[in-house]
Amino acid sequence: MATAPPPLDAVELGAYFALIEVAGLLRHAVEQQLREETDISYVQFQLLARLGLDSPTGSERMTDLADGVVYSRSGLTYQAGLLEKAELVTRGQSADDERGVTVSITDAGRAVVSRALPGHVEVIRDLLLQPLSRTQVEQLYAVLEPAREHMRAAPPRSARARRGGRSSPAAAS
Amino acid sequence: MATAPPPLDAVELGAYFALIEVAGLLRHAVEQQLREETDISYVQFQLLARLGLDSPTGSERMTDLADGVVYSRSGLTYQAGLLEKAELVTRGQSADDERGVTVSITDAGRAVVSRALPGHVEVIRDLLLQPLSRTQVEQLYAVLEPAREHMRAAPPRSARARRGGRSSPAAAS
DNA sequence: TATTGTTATACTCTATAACTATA
DNA sequence: TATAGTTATAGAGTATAACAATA
Repeated sequence: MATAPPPLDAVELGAYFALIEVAGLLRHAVEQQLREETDISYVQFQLLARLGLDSPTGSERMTDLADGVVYSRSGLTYQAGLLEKAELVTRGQSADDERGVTVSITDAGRAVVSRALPGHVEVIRDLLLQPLSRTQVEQLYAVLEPAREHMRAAPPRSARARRGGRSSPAAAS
Repeated sequence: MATAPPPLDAVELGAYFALIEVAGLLRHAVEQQLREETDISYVQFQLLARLGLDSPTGSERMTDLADGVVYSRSGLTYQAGLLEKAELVTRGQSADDERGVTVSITDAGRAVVSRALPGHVEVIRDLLLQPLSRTQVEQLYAVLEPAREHMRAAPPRSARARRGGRSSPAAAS
């Protein structure tokens, strides 16, 4: 072990703890809303929203679907299986890559998203956005965006058997 | 249902999604670090950190301990039970309130926190703080702090049998 | 009667590793 | 050999509701 890393100062620590707590409370509130108004979990909503709102075609490859939502491949398979059983998505072979699986949102899936969205938005507004000025919302986005990019790029230190992570075979105990 | 709420604009939506994703990735990374270097989970670390770092006495009442960390009382009882079994905390009757339970961190508990902290800090620095300027870290804190205060105050819309919440017994199917 | 905390139960989710099939 | 995805298994965590004891 090298020299002890310098501790975080009050602002750094405060930003970190506030981030974790705010995101946790927000997510918890949205989960509750989803439980009351729909039959899907937060993760499932995220996956459906990616397919239904982000993707122009309503379809995405399994691997591409996982980013930032599910942290293991088996977890994604599990969630996709639940969504398929509920007939909110379909799974089919990818066109170009025989190994690939393409997930597509169904009309029923879109309907669920549409039904959940108003309440979802309301929670976010009430809980997160309401006490913030427009400038603060913009700052929040401007600060978190580079952090997100950085985190997506950087493998979590211990590059496990994750996706493309096999950069430097050094390190690791 | 009233009129549909106006959808969120790109910045609001971006701030929300970035918040959830950044916090999720960060938490996931820290959980992994804790799993590799210690025997406690993230929630347990948070509880120990509150007792060992925040509280001047190293003790706190069960109810006060839960804020922003655990979202149900039974969840806290469960976690406190695990920590007690591992001899990282002790539980005893509160002095003033016979119903209360006071949780105190032990020397072993403090040792675990000390052991986990360097790696924990390193993850936060590498993953969250590194790509941000000092100003951005300050902005992040300045924006999230009022959001946290607001969320702590506001019951999650559907005031369940939570703490003081039993306002309107209407609604509910 | 309200609040503090615990217990029991059932369920969801996750991680790990082994496995198949294609590139 | 590496990658895409699935499966099986096992474990951790959570919510719910019923309960006991004190305020």
